[in-house]
Amino acid sequence: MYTKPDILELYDKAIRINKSCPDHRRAFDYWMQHNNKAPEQSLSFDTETTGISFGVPSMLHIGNTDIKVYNIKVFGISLAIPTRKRIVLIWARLGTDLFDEAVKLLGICGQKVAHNARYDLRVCKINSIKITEETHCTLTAARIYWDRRQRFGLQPLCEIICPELSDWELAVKSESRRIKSKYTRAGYPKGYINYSFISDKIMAEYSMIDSFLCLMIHCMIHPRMQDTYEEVYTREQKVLKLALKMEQQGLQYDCRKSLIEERKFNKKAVILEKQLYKIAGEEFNIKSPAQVLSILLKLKIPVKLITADSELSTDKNLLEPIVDHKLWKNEKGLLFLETLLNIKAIYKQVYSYLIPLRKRAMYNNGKIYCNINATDTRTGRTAVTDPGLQTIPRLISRRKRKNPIRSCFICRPGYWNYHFDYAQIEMIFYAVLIGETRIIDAYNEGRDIYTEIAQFTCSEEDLEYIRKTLGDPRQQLKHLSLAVLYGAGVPGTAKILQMPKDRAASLLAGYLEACPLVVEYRNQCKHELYTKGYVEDFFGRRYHIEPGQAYKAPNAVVQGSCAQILKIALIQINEYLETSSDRARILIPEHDEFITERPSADRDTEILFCRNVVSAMQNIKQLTDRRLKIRVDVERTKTNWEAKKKLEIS
DNA sequence: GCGATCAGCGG
DNA sequence: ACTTCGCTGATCGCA
Repeated sequence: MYTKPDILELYDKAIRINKSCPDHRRAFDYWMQHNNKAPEQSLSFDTETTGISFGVPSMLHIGNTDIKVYNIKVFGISLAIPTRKRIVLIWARLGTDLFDEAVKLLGICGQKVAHNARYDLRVCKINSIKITEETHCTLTAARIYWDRRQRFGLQPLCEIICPELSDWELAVKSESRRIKSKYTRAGYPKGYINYSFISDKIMAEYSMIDSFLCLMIHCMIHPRMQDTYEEVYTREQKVLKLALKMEQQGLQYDCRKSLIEERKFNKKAVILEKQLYKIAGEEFNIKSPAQVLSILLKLKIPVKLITADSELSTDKNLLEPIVDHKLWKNEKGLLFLETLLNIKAIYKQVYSYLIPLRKRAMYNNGKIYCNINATDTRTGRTAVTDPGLQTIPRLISRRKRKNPIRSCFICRPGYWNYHFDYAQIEMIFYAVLIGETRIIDAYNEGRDIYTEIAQFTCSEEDLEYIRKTLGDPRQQLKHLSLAVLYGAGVPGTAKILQMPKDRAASLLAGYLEACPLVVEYRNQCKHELYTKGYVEDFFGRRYHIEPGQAYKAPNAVVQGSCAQILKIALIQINEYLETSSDRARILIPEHDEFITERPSADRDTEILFCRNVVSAMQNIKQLTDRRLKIRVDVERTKTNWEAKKKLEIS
């Protein structure tokens, strides 16, 4: 077991680096003034990596050979270790004794802190670096503490905490640019260069300050996390670990099927493109809004049809009604627009989803890995990136056909996938929040709440209008209800429902008159913002909002609360799975839904499994206390996500 | 490289 | 006087 004085001797070399750097001297000075707040047993670290995306082996073409590069490699670790008299900063590069010692240190003593711990922990796991004890995440803490900020990188946080250090990134950035251009000139491929090319002298300064700032943020926020936000923070800590676990599992993707679908789409696209060029009388770039606009003007479209907010636009929401209601009295023009919209829909499918997903899966034996950012949004929702799996289309727009992309996500051999979906969670939570019993009663009796809301807020005439002009009323009403309750005004309502402003105005007025509690809650939020500066939900999370933007408050509370509900559910499902003998796993969360997998088995154990997961999702104290039991829909499939079927478990 | 635009998702 | 919100990602066009 190392003790701190030993470590200082071991890192004698590292300390010398510190003393030669003016930035670090300033850091020391800063530290000396503030170190009384330091948690004695903590240590912050930062890993420097070669920047290859997680889970995606990349191909580098160098000379005549292709090299396949697997995963992220650590080439250096920096540490910031607080002692009673000073803070020790260390930079250790891969291959040195110092590096080995740093790795040992991470494996043995004290509490660890990292900025974006999920990333660093993932990197360490891939590189077989063991980290013992709890790892605190300053990104997570900062998200909770400064919830309305946009950016949480070290640089923006540094501006608040120690502005005197805020230019530490410049040297490494400019050096990186210099090296990049040098290698690019020499013909090396894009992505070949990374921070490991940068000299130790520059890298050390940069990386050590990173660790230092991370520790500073920790010292500043941690005490607050312990008293004000303890519940929220410990929840996030748990979710962080689960996100890490899910990231490493990956999802199964059917590359062959994907390729077949791509070819079908491409065939159609080629035909449509030819038609489009023929109508336009020339070839142009369909993907460029500017060029599309000039063609439309050439075809003499009435300018007012494509004007939004006094600017010309080729927005889909603008063009679609023109086609649907034949607003443009020009056969040729309508055919042009229709073809254009169809092509754009196909492009979206192919270039945004099918091709990128297949490429990823191909490099990984049919697996797709993604980043699950549990705390990266202002409201506490989880975001999935790289690839963004939460945005896979349900239907192909305009054609209203089932989407082939979802059918490319398949179950692992021998497993079934189960989708657990909270039914209408946000709206029913909102009803509980404001105490609207009519909606709660309808929900408890199993009725659809959006149609219910429509009935007591809209006049027959308005409903008829919506039905006639917009087709499927349910989806429209859902959209409208959410928009109105969260504060849409007359223009917003008119835009959503594509109706004249006077009709929107009367609709909106009727709506708010029928739901006085909505207005009441808005005012309550406003008052709270003016007196306290934030609104708080049932789960301990606070949302700081400018009083001038009070209209955002109800949305923040509802969206944030639902995110918290999902996180509580995630933790509870995981607790259940850990104690059960099922070899079941959670694959991915999707806003209001969990996708899980489980080995195929007889019906009895399957139903039991589903019931347990559902009750883990329903057993949320803050809701059961308010007599709300959220419905959970269960669907299952043994082939692909498109083919899932509803499963009755009650 | 970076912001704007336009597509998709969720409620 | 006025305002739904939150997110990702591909592409364009400008600097």
